[in-house]
Amino acid sequence: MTGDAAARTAPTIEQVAAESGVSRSTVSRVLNGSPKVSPDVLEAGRAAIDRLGYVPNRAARTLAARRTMAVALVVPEDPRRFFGDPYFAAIVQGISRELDDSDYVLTLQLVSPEQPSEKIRRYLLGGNVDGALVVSHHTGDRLLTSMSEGMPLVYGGRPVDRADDRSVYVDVDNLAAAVDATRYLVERGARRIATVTGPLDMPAAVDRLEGWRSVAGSDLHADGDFSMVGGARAMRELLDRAPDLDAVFVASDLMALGALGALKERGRRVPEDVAVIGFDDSPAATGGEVALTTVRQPSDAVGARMARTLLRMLAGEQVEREQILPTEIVVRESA
Amino acid sequence: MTGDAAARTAPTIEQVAAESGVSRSTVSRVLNGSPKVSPDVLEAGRAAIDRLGYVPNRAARTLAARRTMAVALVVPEDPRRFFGDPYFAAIVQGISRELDDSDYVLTLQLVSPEQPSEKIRRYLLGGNVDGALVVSHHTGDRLLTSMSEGMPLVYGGRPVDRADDRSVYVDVDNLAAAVDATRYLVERGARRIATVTGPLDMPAAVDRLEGWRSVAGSDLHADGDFSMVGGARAMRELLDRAPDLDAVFVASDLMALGALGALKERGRRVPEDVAVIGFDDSPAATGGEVALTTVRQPSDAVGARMARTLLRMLAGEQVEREQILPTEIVVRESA
DNA sequence: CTGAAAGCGCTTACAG
DNA sequence: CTGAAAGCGCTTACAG
Repeated sequence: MTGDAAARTAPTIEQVAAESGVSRSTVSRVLNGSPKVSPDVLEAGRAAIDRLGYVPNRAARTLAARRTMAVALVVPEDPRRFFGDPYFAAIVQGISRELDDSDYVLTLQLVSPEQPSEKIRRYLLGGNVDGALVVSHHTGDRLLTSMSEGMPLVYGGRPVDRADDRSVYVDVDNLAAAVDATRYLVERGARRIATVTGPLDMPAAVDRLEGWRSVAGSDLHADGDFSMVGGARAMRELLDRAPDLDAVFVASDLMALGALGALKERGRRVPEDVAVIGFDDSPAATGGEVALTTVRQPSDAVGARMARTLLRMLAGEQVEREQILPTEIVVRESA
Repeated sequence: MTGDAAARTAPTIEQVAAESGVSRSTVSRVLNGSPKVSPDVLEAGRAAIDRLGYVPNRAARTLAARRTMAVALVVPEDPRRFFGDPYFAAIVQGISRELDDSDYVLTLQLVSPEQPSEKIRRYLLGGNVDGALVVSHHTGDRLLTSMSEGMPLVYGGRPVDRADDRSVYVDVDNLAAAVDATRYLVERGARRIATVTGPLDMPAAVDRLEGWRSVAGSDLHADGDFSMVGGARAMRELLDRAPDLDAVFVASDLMALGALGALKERGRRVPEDVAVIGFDDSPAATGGEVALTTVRQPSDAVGARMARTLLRMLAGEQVEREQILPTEIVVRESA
């Protein structure tokens, strides 16, 4: 079949040139949208390209032009967490959206956080991509940090190492957001405010804990692991430790959903007995029986901003080293 | 700084050759582990490579060797669903695990299911990857199907089009598994068995519904959208329609978790009043208050098998067109 | 506006 | 076992 043969030996620019009767250089110009191509030649070139179903070979292009038109999304994170967390989904969505309007393609590099391997280093330095987006709640990852000299890198979330003053990143102010959330609970009349945290090896979890602590001034916190089940477990633990608690700041909506279940089990009414405020404003916030009052963070905008920032770096433009996007409290039923 | 300069102009094979005092050809042989290299030359080459921190340029390599050593993971799926579904997490984990032992890298291509764009076609046909893994519950995606002539492709899940007898895929026998699950409920004494399904544009959801129907012989089903919230909603609907139902086959553990919540709301005891069997044996199965009896499917093994199959195709080996992995019922508390 | 030519950084027959 | 040379399929000064 023709289809088969065509697939086996993809047409080259040389063949397009022959087919259209112009030079290889000119076909290349047509391909790259050069302005200095006369209308009729442009037309002839395009026609030949269509007729042959020509797709430029990216390796050749990359080698000659010295850029790949590809960016990597590096995720030094356990796949289970990466996929389970709506935060990542929103980030990736934002990144994809922004990149779709560009000529760049996205490449995924799941790397285990324990051993961010030589493989990823080779991949990034081996000229596969022009730049990289790194999303991870966890590690600063020395390997990657050491590479930001080698290529444009944009992080999602602040660096683990607060002394790092070179990394470019996009984030929200988790500490301030937690302060706001906890104050909101205070204003609503709460006296004994607990918190369910994320894993404390993640900057976002730490910052939210700090914010809560600065207002609540208590030590009533439990780790909910950023999962629904963990949220329920942590809530039960908190109720055991402090049966009189009357409010809780839960550091993610998913955990808050679990917490609501635990509160119900224990016969606590929300918000009458215990006020609950979540974090994210993800779909989970409105998925339960009680609509969550929560802190909205624009995760998709974070992703989009990361991508846009990288594109600007690649275009040689100046960018801000840290970009903090706003959060806001969304009042619903739970507090 | 030296580091900066080095980063700016990555060393080429030419420089390694100069540094080690052997020819470019020989350095290439060292790089590619050719057996016909004398020990001392091998040593000299390696030393020079280390000293210079040399990483081969992939584009040049790809162009010359005519293969990329990269495979694409194509996901014609909404990011929200892709990230929310533990099934995908397990699949990707299996794929990564298998690929980690090979020299191939993974590239992610999230494509919108509605318009699987020209972009992805160009990407795949433009010589970016040697083959592709396609995971999606949904569409057969004509675009991709039409490309399986052009490059090795392995699907996760059976093709939507049952008449498709060319696609290579790995799956479980969803229909048989649903039959087993429903029979199990019958054997346990259930008389009126409902089911909560996934979205019926997905083959896995359709097959599980069919399997259930063939045993239950009823029409008591509701769409739970493969989400926890949807599972709860569907369960409530079923209870409204058939207050006397005494068992339910829920087509995913996540939905089953939602169903358990709804049953509790309505004061039904599990398994005494209503027996519940889930599907997946994902972490969700043991995350709730009542441990789920469920159908275990080895999703990570599906992913690993997909990757292994693709690697074999790339190595020119013969592979089976369809590989069906076994499922089994895991008995816990809910049924 | 267009073409001939050099060059991107590798691999791989080919000859030795 | 090793090297010189051709070639992979493009882009891009350069000259016209």
